[in-house]
Amino acid sequence: MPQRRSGHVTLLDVARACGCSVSTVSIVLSEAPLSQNVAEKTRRQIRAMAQQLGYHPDAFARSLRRRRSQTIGVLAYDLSDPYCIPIVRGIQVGLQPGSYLPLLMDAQTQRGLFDNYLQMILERRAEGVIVIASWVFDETNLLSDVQKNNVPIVIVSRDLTERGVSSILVDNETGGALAMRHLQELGHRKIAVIRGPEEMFDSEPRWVGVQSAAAAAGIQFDPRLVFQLDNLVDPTSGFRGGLECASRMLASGRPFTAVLAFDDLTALGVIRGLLGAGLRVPEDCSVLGFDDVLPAEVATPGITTVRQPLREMGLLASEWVVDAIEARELKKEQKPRLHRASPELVVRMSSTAPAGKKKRREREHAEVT
Amino acid sequence: MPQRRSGHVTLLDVARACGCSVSTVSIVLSEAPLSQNVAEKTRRQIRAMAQQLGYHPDAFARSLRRRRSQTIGVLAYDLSDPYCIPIVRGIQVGLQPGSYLPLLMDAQTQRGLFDNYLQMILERRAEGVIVIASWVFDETNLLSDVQKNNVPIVIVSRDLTERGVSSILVDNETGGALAMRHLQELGHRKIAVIRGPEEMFDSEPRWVGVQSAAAAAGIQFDPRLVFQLDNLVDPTSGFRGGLECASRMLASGRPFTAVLAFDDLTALGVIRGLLGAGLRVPEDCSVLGFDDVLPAEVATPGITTVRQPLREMGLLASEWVVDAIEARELKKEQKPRLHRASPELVVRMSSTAPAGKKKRREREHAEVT
DNA sequence: TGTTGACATTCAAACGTTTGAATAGTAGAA
DNA sequence: TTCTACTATTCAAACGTTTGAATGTCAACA
Repeated sequence: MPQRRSGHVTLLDVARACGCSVSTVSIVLSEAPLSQNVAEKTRRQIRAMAQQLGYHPDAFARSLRRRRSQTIGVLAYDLSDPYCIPIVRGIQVGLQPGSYLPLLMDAQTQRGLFDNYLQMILERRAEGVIVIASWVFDETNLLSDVQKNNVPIVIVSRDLTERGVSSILVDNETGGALAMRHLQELGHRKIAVIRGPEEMFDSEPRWVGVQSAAAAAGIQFDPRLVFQLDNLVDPTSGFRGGLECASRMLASGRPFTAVLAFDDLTALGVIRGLLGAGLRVPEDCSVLGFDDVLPAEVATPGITTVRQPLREMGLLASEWVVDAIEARELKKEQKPRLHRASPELVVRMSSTAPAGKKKRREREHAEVT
Repeated sequence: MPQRRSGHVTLLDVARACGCSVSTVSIVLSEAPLSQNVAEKTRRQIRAMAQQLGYHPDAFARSLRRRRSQTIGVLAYDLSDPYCIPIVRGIQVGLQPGSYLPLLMDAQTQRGLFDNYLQMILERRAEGVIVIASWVFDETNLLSDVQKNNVPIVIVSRDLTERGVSSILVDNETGGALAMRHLQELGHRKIAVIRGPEEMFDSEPRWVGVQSAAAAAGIQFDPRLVFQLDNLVDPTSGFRGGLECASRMLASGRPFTAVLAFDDLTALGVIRGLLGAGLRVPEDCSVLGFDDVLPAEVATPGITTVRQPLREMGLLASEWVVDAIEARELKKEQKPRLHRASPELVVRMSSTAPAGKKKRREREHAEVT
């Protein structure tokens, strides 16, 4: 039994047990080029002994010496938002072959945590950083600290190219237009809209897309049927916001046959609100979401939504960040890249053609009940 | 501008810029006890210079020297399962004050990945490990490698105390009984059941609880209305399984007024199936879930479910693992602990009293339509 | 016998930090 | 003066690896 100073088995332990030097053991176990010179017998012995003792190389010592951490920091604004999960999954899948380890951190929608974790990512010498952004994330901090340390960044869900950061996000404008056009093609003309919170970067372009598609179809929005969500504090606040907007819509007394919600959780809230008032979805009112997250898929009716290719976006982010690391190694200057992922309309059960005036009267009746 | 060998600013850089030794800088910046002896002026100068140069201590060097990684490995079987998220959140919250960093890994329901990540956790010298278990996780490997290295483990969602591992899980038997009793109190007597997959550890005790509560109420299950899910490959397979079971239920032609599903995703699948056949939930058929995950909360009707206090379980796991680390430090022997968390019935909208025979005829009519 | 080369192994320095021990410098007390 | 005590700072070793250079061994060739 080797004498262990720390709790872990080290190269020295293995070396002593084999009667050879630390160097030899290191060379064999890390399969360095020199290991071809080591006698087959020795190699086998060393490997067997390492296995037997339960040796695991110390990543700290190794990284310190090699000056490579083999780590990519992944900083998500809130892991409890189902939106983040497919992105994270894509990143993991993309990082696997390159043998980079994702260092996954969850800022829990708290700006303070976000900054702390960013520090930690730097301290752990991540070779690159991927940020899944939302309003929580403060660009000034990011730029000053991470870029000062010459660590490549890719940001997902926000365009920060003008600040020199490679960015991947869905084409919100096209997405908004896609949703609007779907409703228009179904024959809806009286449409309520729930815009995203002011501080979310997606809100504005999505609204622009909706408006331009509406204009192209000659549809005008009733300003009393255009709502805006409050700032989000957690993933369920979108749901609560949608629920509240639904009741305000109904209370307004204005006619509408469809609701264009900011995202899927909002749409689910709207549906709860409408159903609670006795309306049927989609027969009395169509409801559209955005993103295509898990709850939208498994709810019934399934939410018709504009899908973001989240997994693919994460995959791309991981590829970009690895590229950037390699480029830095070769001292190549790289300029920030931008990818606008194409959204895709996913038609499920929450949208259908409007029922016409006859139905609307029924709805007004139901409201009273 | 200091000469940097690696891309990062080191203590040496700061020391040179301040005209003092590396030791002094280290002492000041890490706020070691000795720093009280350092002149206020020097301290200020060093701190300012560190800030200006963007110095971040190298976690590798520090951990190597201090022989503490300040890291807890957290290995989740699948982060895309909404079940994992609150647990992870609880762990994070619990770890924060102790300044441990969770090293979060996602096994993506792949046993190979699970083992790889476990190796990595050991290589990164995590001081403790929390495993969020499912069938993916293979105990033999876990025990041999992690325990050999004397790293404390806590496992969530499975009882492994008899193997010497502290375990935290919900009291499945009570939970199952809770669900059953709720249906019984509502007046249901013809109940379909969907049991969990064979390889899931929760399935059996949950079923035992259901059966004993049913027996106590004098309710017998129609064997043709007892189903079993196939093995899960991803979080949506529960949904698909529920959907399929629903159609088999209806096809069986046997009467039932309620469905006891294995978990929430299964329940959502059942609802989709029933609604698709023209039944109404809960008017024609009540549906119960288990776990209380996000999609169950935001779907309409909201799923009546047996809530697992996931966040609290994660919190407790983090406390236990930190305890165990401290105990190990003091050479105190610790025996494995067990906590059975109390489940809680959450009544939402998917359950109500059965409609009686009149309604059942309607249902049979709807089936034909 | 000496030189060459291939093979098998080891030396020793380095990565960036921490920290017990050592070194100066200063001031008050004996 | 000398001793003690304190303040302010530095030395140097260590953490566990990796790796370029060095060492030693052996056989074969000139």
